[in-house]
Amino acid sequence: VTTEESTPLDAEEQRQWYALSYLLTRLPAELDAHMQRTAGLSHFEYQVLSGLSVFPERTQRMSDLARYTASTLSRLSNVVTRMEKRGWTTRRPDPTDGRFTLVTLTEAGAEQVRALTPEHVREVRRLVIDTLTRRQRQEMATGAERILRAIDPSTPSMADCVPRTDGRDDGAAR
Amino acid sequence: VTTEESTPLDAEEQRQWYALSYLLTRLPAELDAHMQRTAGLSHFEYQVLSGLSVFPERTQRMSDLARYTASTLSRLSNVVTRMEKRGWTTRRPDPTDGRFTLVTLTEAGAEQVRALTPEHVREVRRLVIDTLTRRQRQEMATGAERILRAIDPSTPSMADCVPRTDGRDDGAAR
DNA sequence: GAAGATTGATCCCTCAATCTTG
DNA sequence: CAAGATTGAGGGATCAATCTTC
Repeated sequence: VTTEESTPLDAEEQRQWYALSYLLTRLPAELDAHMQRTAGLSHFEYQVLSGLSVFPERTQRMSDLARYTASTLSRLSNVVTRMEKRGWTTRRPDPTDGRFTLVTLTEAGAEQVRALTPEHVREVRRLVIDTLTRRQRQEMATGAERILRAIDPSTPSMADCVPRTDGRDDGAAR
Repeated sequence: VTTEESTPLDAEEQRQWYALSYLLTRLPAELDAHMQRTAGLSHFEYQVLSGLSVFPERTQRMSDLARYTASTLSRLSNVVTRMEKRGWTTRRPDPTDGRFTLVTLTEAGAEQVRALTPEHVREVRRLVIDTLTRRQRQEMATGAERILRAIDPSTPSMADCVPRTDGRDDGAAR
């Protein structure tokens, strides 16, 4: 490591960063492979379907859904196009403002989510939830939020991010 | 969120999982975009170069390097081919066992790593290291190791994962 | 003109053969 | 025939235009 204006990581910091960095590669790969094997879907596709299913009317604007899934509009647009062909989503312009596009999860799409969710939750439990103590989960969630806020200061607290399915509180862009 | 044989996540677990899941998407995207902007390289390509630089003789077997970078042989082989064309790596069969392939970082490759590392470390500090307290980093690293071991029980402790560079320490951070 | 959304070109990753060595 | 490594085909992601609506 050469020096310039950034202090190199010491041995401890390096170990910590390495552990996290390794997780960043392995866990998504594992979730994706599992979803691929059990459902023939990418993990991201599942996230889109599952995300839509929790919103009122199972409907959301493309741009809000992109934020919610930590994705880009371009990537999302491609995925939604594919899912439309499978009959799981429909698209229409937002009647209140034609610049927005509303995506809706069809009944067939909702059925798909219902079929896939139990197995996915089981996997998340096995790898993450049941592997950590409650306190460890809290620590990791807090740390994650801090890092996310370093990436983007406008990141909302996760407390606001699990959308209410009652009433209509779609205010939950994440 | 239907039930079958897996218990659905409660609200708290869901928030915690959501925070981690969001991090899994955003942080790699950020590191990759940053490396792309500042160096025209993917974060993974940097990891490969940087990984090689810490091994004795700047040399490692393909299969070991694949494990070290949490990658697959196929993906690594493609990347190494690209980097060979840029003059940053060379390949040759392992003289002690012809089934293995040894990759070596050239001097030009090492120079590239030295040029890129300070800026990368600065970014890792900004997003992760300096954002968390020492205790938080420890908690996250421990949690990460636990999850990694749930994915693959043979995952070694991170204490073993920062290679000893006996003799020459150009100790890269990754 | 700005923001949402889509499309197309390019690049890279994944997966399934395939080849080689011991 | 096991395991390491490579290649080619197909699919998906990224980025830079482009189009539309307000």
